[in-house]
Amino acid sequence: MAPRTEEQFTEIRNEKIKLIMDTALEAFAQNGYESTSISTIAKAAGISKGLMYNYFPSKVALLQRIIMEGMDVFMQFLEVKDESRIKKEELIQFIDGNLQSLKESTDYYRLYFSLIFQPKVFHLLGNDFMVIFEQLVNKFVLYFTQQGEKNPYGKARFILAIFDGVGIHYISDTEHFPLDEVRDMIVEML
Amino acid sequence: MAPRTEEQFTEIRNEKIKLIMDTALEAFAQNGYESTSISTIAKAAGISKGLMYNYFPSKVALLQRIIMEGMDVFMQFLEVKDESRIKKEELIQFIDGNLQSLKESTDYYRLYFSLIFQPKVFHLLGNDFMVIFEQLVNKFVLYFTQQGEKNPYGKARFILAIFDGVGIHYISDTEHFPLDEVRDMIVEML
Amino acid sequence: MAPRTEEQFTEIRNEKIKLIMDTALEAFAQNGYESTSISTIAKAAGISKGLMYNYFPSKVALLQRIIMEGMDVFMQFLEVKDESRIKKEELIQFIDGNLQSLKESTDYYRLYFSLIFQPKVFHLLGNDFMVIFEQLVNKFVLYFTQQGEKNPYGKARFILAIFDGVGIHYISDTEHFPLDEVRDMIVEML
Amino acid sequence: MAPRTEEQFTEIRNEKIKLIMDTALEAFAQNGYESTSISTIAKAAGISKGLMYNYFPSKVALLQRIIMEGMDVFMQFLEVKDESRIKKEELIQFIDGNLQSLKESTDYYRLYFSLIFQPKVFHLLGNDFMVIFEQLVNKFVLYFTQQGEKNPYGKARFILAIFDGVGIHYISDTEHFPLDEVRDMIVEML
DNA sequence: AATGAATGAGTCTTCATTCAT
DNA sequence: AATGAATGAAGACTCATTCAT
Repeated sequence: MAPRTEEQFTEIRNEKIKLIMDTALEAFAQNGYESTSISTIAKAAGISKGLMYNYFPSKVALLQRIIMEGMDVFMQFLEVKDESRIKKEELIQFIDGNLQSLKESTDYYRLYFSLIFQPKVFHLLGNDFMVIFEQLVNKFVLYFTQQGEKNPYGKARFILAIFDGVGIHYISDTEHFPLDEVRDMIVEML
Repeated sequence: MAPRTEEQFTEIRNEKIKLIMDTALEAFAQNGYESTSISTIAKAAGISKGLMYNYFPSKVALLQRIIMEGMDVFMQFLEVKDESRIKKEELIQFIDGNLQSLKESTDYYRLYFSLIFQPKVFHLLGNDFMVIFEQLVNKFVLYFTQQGEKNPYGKARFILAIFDGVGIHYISDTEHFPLDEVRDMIVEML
Repeated sequence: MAPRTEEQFTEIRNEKIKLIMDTALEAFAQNGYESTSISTIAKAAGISKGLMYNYFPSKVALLQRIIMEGMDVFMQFLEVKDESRIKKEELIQFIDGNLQSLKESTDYYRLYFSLIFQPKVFHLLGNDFMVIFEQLVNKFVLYFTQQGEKNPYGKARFILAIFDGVGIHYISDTEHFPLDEVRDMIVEML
Repeated sequence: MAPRTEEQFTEIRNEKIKLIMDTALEAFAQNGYESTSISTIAKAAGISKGLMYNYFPSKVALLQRIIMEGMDVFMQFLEVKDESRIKKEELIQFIDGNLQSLKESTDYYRLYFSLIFQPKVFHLLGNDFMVIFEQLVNKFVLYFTQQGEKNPYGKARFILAIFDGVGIHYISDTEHFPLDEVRDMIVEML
């Protein structure tokens, strides 16, 4: 057989990396980061422990990578055409995009929420959250200012808090939580 | 010399139990339950590891006790005069009571939220949560029904989700989160 | 009430000591020496841990005392009228006495046997065993020499080995082991 | 470099397992199961504590494996050609085989005897002992029935008790116990 | 790229013993 | 004579990480 090309190797690497990350995400979400061992992940992914360390320098690095890539997806819904002017439709799109990914990536959100309350672990993830979060706040402040809201900052923070609240309730009780109806209630508040 | 009286022993016990629980709550809240070792707690409390086990049969039993005693406090705000008829003032009192204890017992809420997403740990806490939560939902459903809301269940779940959202945002960013203004916005929604 | 006399105090002490020893013997026999904690014994005896140390300087001292007092009882059956001449009846009495105490003090024998194979623990008990055992051997050697047995020492050791074998089988399977029939078989061998 | 082949791994594993089991057997026999720590075994075997758990899931599992593999050896001497007819030579072979392995595997027998009297530990070993023991009893009962003995069951139990008695006496005093002469005395009883 | 044997620090937990009262 | 709170060393076990192959 002809030797594999550089691209093929890269592809294999990327596939393995994705496999490991997906497996780890599920395990972390189900049992918690601390309670999930590298062994467990390796076994579930069908690879050896050693290979894990070939792709990720440490357990926490694996976690970081997972969280960060999830953030990137999240970021997509945040983009607006005109930075100085935000339209209601864009916010609605943002909301719907998020709720959609909430439905599709429950594990990710569960992991995310389970980490957010552990300052020590959370800190390891860097301050990317802060930056993103601030951008978000700013956008909503801008929007509510445009709308003539008397307390745009307060309302912005309120809406974002509502978002997370809805997220954790949906995750904790996926079966019963009336996500679609709640979505409409949020939209009404804009 | 005569041995200590039963009361003396009881007093010693109660003091130590309180000391341990307070210390543990803080540590659990700061670093997470899994990441906090018994050693750490003992050191912080200024006692030996062994003494912990004199008062709590296990690490998880300590956690349970902490959570459950916190729940008892929480339950107070849930009481209403007439179970079949809920007044707006009562709900507002409930909200204010909760926000107040949120301000005062930040550590407790942080711990509470950090556990909710760790199914394995959470399960150990029994289903008391479920029961309390259902009672809460029912109360809000009843209230919104009285108010003639068209979707009382949806609104009830929404409000409760908002509660938790506000809680986690306040905890995560105590300094900046405009809790009092947000409180008014919640009350407006009733 | 008049103050207790010296004798009364001594009596109380002796009763407590007996209580502790009986309780400990049962526990040691049932669960093994290592697996039985001082706490367990104290609780079972209805006294405090501290009091235990009032009567016995250590756990192993308690064990030693139990074993030694049991040995004293055992020694009784060993006495013969004329040290230079041993009668068959005396040996039979010895055998019957032992089998009788085997039936009555199963716990003691169980403990005894459980210790005999742990050189480290066994050593703590001193060499009293050795002394007693040698006396026993000598007596049987003498007897079999009188009987004109061609290998008195071998036979003596054999008989004593048989004793222990019967003991452990009886203890291990009290229900089914035909102790009385076996007793006759031993006597026949004399 | 290429990873080791599966055979290489298997070989390493088997060697280590044997090393651990041999070391553990000696330690258990000398100091008793409870009194022997995993640390001690690891140190004696020249490996780390962690490695033990790579091969044995628990301390008790290690014990079980040691006992069970010893049982397999023991079982060999139990086989007879014709299950319905047992010849004296076969019994003698059984006896000699056992006495031989008693001489060679003193540690194993010491461990075995030390466990028999610790109900809690013994229970963990399952009831394989019971099954084997019953088979043994049955064989001797059959033999003595063939011989026209008036009380075959009693005699069978007696002989087996003698076996254990001889075993423990030989183990407890290997130097002086006249095993070969005693062997002849047992054979005479058949 | 891949394996899993090996390590050792760290975890929860137990328990004999001490000691103030 | 009596209590049980307090200690600390030790035990079984886990697991992230390293490394020879």
